Amino acid sequence: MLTERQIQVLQVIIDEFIQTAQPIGSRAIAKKEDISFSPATIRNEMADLEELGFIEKTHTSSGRVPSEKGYRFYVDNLMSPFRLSNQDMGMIQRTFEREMIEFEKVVQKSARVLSDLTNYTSIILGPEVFETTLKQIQIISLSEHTAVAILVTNTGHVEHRYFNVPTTMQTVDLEKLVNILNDRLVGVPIVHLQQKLYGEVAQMLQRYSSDFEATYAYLKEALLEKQPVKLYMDGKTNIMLQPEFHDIDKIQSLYSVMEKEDQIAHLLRTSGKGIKVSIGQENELAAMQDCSLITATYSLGDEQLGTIALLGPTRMEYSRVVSILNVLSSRLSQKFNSWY
Amino acid sequence: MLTERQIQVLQVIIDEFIQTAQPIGSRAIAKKEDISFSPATIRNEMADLEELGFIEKTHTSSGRVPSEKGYRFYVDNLMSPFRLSNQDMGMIQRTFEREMIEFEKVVQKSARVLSDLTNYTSIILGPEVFETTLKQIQIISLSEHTAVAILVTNTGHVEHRYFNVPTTMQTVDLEKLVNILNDRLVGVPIVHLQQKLYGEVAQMLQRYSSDFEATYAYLKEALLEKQPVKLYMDGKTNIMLQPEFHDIDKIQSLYSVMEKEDQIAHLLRTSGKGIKVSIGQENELAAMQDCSLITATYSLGDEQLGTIALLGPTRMEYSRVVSILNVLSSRLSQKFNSWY
DNA sequence: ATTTAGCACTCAAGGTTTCAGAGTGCTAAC
DNA sequence: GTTAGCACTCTGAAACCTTGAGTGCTAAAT
Repeated sequence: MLTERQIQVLQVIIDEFIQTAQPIGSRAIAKKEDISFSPATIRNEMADLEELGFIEKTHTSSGRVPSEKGYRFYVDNLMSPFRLSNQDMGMIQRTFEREMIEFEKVVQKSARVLSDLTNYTSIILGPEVFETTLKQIQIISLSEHTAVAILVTNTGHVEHRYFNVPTTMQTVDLEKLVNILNDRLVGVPIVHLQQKLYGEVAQMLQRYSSDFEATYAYLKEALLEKQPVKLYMDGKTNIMLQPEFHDIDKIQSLYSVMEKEDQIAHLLRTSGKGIKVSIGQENELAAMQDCSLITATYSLGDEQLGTIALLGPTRMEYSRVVSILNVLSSRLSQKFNSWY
Repeated sequence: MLTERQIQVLQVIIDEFIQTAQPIGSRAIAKKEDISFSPATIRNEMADLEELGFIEKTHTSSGRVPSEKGYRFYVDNLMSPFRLSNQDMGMIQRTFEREMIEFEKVVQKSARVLSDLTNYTSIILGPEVFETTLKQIQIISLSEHTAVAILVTNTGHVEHRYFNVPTTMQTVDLEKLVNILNDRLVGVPIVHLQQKLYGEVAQMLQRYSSDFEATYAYLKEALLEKQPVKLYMDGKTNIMLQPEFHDIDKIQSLYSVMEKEDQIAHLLRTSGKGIKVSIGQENELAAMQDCSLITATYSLGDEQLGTIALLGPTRMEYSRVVSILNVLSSRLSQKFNSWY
């Protein structure tokens, strides 16, 4: 649908604009090596490209700037696989070669390297292992009427929840409760914990004292409390380096949306497998509609664990960013696969 | 050293400037209710105040603006105790009346209410209880060569650390190790943990197999790893609402410094007891020298637990902020005293 | 039938000028 | 000591040029 030459012109405009953030004129394009037409010819092509919606003018007599449709075409059809520099690969390499046995650290460092390499803002949705099962539950009484339950999963994840305990509940009874829970719940997939808590175990505990029941009620509530999603961001200030964000209002609204972690988490969680690019208006969140968001997923075997993403201006180094995300997501997958 | 009338004029200038962020002229001052002199007289007084360094002009024929010295004088001598509105008190009240048994939540909500009430950025340094003792230690083996140690303190704080284990180490031995550690370490103040780990216990364990020693070495390392300070911030975007920060560069440098949590934590930790106001250049961190930082401490009995702070422009509503911090720090202290 | 040179036209950005308004400092009168 | 009056200063906005980059169109060249 586009002629070879139109594509060539579009490519130059996009490549150049990504570098300079300045509108590109016909003369500038004509000077490019692999372009062998006069500015006038290029102007004709540009007029067509504009009519088709791939490029825009910032004002009547300005050079051209890629439109979102233009970027979309670029990402879908024109993007050449980017060969990362040795330096970039080295930085990623070094992130993973240090012995780390905590996923938090791995993810944090990944976020850091992502934002350092790209000068955009990196966002990582921490791993959610759906096959996770409960490995052990432990209850420690803190005061007369409070206690803390500690859960350890087979993936080594540790969580704790505070809950109330009737003052009449004895420490021995608490231990008994723990034993029962361990008996019944160890090995249960976390996703099934809820039904287990309400079914079998609840029934069984009714045989004991009312204190048992009350304690169990508190505990159940604490355990079911939705655990906050783990979102790791880095390079938040990088956005301000971009010339298109030299405007306080844009920054303000963008920062506000970044504080809404649950929205971001939802966005990343529903991003689907593999690399996905959302350009400008394609983004659901209004505050992000001047940005592009590129997401990639990492996984354990076949199961998708989490998402890594980069947020930057629509004028983004798409091909480089995609390469980086590709490399990093597979490195992350490797790491997790080596553990579980 | 300042005459009554000079003080009056200074007060009006500061009060007015805090509200409007605009330079104040002699005419505007003369119009104020409790001022009964002509603009000309006021101009004379202002010339004196300027010579003394309490106020400044933004240009030759502009109105006056308070200098940092002026704010300092205001904070030290002029500030009247601010009576918080019922609405404000209500918001604070509501923050604390909900039943909460996790200090994280309490602190998070406090940070939120602080920034909501003031439209500045709130920073809270989480409680560090120095009398904290170890209540229980638990080790759970995760794989052939890794395990996680879970520490619970008498204050109900839970931490966990991952560490390596020699593959030849048996699970039974691990349990033995846990028993020994619990025997020796329970009740030990966290601050003395380090010496205990190196002294007594280390010696004792030498009697056992080399696996024991190796495991212990890994564990020790993991336990001593400095736990990151807990810093809670809220209302980071509020800064952008202030007209004096309608400048990207300032915001950028301020945000960058806010990301350096250890520096901020150090700043707050060394802020000393009670309310402290640092105005502009008085701040150590260069990026904060357009800001004022007001800190207050909360405590458990006599012992200082942590710090709450507000960061805003030097043109800050000092008296209101001080009142809010006063109320909130005592409410926080109350809460913690009711627990421990 | 393309491609290109030429040319008139447009617009943004930056510099100058002008003007009004707010505010000052000084002087002289009260 | 206080105040009215006045000349002076400076900012900020508006109006106006000027320049340069870039366009679209037309007509000639290929």
